[in-house]
Amino acid sequence: MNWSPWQPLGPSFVFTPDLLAETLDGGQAFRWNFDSDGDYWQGVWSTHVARIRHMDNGQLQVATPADSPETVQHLSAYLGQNVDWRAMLDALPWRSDSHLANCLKSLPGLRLLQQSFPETLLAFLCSATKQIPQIKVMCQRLAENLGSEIAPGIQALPTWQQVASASESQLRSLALGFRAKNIKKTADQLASRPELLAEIEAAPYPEAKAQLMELPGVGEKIADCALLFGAAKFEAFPVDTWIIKVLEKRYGLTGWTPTQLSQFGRIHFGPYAGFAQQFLFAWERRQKSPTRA
DNA sequence: AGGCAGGTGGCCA
DNA sequence: TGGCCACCTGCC
Repeated sequence: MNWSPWQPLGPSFVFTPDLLAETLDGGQAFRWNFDSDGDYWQGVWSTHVARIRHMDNGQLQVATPADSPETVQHLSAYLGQNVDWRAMLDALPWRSDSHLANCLKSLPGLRLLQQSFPETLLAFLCSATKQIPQIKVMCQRLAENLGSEIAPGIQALPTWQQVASASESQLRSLALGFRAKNIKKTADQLASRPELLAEIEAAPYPEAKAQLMELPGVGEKIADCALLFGAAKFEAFPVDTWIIKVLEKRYGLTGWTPTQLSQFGRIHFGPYAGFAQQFLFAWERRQKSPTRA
């Protein structure tokens, strides 16, 4: 494929290599890969593909397929250019929560990607009891086998309609394992109600979450991930094993159920609880594996 | 070599 | 409600 020349993405995007890795490949999205020869990230989201690298001054450069210059604008939106992260940070309770303050300080500039709701739901339906590298394999195989080609040799994640066209055994052959059954059932439901996801996305958080959880395989955690990462509902507070560890160890909440922890998160961290969650999650995860590409 | 991983749903008291 | 367990698959 022909790629455009590298061009600056603008002064509002300042990243260290570490921060860029955490943002693109830290568990929000699963379709970004680092090319160590070219020293850039290449990723696919919605129907777009791009490459990102950082300059010495911390600003980013982007390359797009030569025939898709509009990708730059889509990328800016995807990276949250239109979100007031500074105001959200300031509204978090770091003044009275020293652990949160440490987490914020350890990864300044961390953002939430602004992803498509349907594909975020699909990716997180793959995530149950899987680690990031394996979730990426599942997404890649879904795209290769069921998704539309958006550039030579590059496929988007399948739409739910496309997922519904596959059989459960086909989905199992894509390494989805026991998740295939629920993904197939959810795909069938969504295919029969094409407007449902848009309605959920437009609903307030509590209603949206309740409706999502009626889909097979969608419990509290996956619903919160889809709403936080795919629908910009920043009060969603996904509680996974990492967050359980943090809240036990640093907040003394031993013996709490995930539902209780999720409620605690929204009360303690406020309307942008999910933003705080991302810092806590990154911090805890990095305690275990401090070095990343 | 076996347990365990960014969960969920079903079954039992 | 609350606890326990099966469930695919791959990696330590």
